[in-house]
Amino acid sequence: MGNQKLKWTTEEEAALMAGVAKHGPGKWKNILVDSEFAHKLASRSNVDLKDKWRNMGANYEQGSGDNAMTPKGKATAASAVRPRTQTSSSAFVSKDNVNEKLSQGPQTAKCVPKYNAMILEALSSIKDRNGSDFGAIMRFIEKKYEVQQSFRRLLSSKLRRLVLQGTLEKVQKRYKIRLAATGTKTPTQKQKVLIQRHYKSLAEAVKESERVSRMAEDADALLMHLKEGKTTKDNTNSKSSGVTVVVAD
DNA sequence: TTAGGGTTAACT
DNA sequence: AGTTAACCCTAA
Repeated sequence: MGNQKLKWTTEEEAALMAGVAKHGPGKWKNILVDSEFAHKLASRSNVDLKDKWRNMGANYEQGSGDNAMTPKGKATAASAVRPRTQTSSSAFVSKDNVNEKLSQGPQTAKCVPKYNAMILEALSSIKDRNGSDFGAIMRFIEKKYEVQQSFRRLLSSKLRRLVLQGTLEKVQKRYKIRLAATGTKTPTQKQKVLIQRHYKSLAEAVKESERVSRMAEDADALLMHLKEGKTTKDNTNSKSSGVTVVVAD
């Protein structure tokens, strides 16, 4: 009777990510005690943090559309992601080596970080004064790891959610996440609003529950178009539900 | 305290 | 029905 599922808020997610960025993964108790996060994670236990972090790292599963039969049941992120020849272009220098911990030393298939860790790694590595953006983060990860198409989709999907919710920006104010590249034209801030608006209109237009998953597809396609005139061929199916968006304000 | 396996509530 | 996400259990 008293066991209700307490869903994580974006503030909590942001606090957790920030905590991991600062103390490193596995230091749940430290994060919980850190006065910087204590308040926001007041209703969570160290075990909760561990579980949440694990969930946010979502292993790649489902083998739809892929040629090789996917050993369902025990496929891990390592199945879809493989470390690239370490060219460690880390221009990133931190006092502690928390960043190192995120990308676990010797790159054995087993040590490939999950997407949440990859994103944090990208955030701390990209030292663009203009801030990092969706594409930059994706590029960073794809450059460092050999990402399979299937995982790429999951990754972009998860990243997009974090960006749209503004979670990443809450992690650290120094992380200025933008949805599009520094195009001389494309108004980045407006795009964000636009896409959020896009989500909203779709949510209201259709009132079923399966269209939610479709919204991601649409927003994805939309994002690609706004990002650059030409789409980065991501093939696959993007069943556009015929939504027209005008870039204006 | 943490990591990892296991369970169950809640989605789609 | 299949998949997530929040929670629980326990060895080390």
